Amino acid sequence: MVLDRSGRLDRVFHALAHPARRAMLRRLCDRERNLSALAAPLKMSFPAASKHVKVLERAGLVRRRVVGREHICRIEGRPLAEANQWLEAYRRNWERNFLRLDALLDQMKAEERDRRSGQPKP
Amino acid sequence: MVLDRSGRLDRVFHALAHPARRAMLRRLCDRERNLSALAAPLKMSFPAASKHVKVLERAGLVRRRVVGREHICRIEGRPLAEANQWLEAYRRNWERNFLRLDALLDQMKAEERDRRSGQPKP
DNA sequence: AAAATAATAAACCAGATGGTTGATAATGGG
DNA sequence: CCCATTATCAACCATCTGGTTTATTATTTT
Repeated sequence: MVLDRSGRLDRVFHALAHPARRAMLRRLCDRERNLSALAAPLKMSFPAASKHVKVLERAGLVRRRVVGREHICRIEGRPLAEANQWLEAYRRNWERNFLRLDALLDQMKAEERDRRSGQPKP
Repeated sequence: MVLDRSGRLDRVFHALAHPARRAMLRRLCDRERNLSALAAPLKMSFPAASKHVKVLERAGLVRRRVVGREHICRIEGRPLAEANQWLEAYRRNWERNFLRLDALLDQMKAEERDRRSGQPKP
């Protein structure tokens, strides 16, 4: 099986794929906020914003605690760090390999150049 | 407006949110591959795999060139690096702020402990 | 010329996503 | 006690997603 089983990563990337949810995360970076505060700047209904928060929760990116009638949300670091590591790993991997490929191509071009100048053919 | 307009980021994260597409990216890290090679290890029909490649292309994560009847795909670094940077920035931001919050909480707890041992109350 | 290979296109489908409205429940402040 | 605030739930809707199957096109291979 080549598919990785981590539904966690699925949910994290899916959660990050919507601008409203990224906006929420961004505004959770500096402090905790309740749902109203998170929903206010978004031009959508409150229930819609509430659903977005649920998506962030299911991804583990946000934790909520209920204080009286307010639901206070806090950003959760671990999954974001995991996604970050995944990206980092693949970026490094691909960079390393394609740098090697580029070096190989340069080498091949140089060889062909040499070969042509030695005995040119149609 | 709090929403960021970058549909690019939307598409990148959405592309990363499916295990089949991540598997494809992973196998593109070491070398270019044509669609058949990409589709082979996935337990789905060829057209389905082809659609996944299109999603990766629309996100700019993969570039394709046609050679004869083969469509050869190559991983594209820039968008992956952009997504990486986005994550990095927010991770650092939130870490910085919540480290400060934790320090504040420790301070508050210490203060309360001192206050209680000074004059305990019900 | 015929057959096999690599890929797209089109039609279709079930289920998820992203949004709305309207009703309901719990809490806090006068 | 009343009322505004905070939030959920349920129903509904349009569109997107992820998959299928069948048919078609273009290129190699034999």
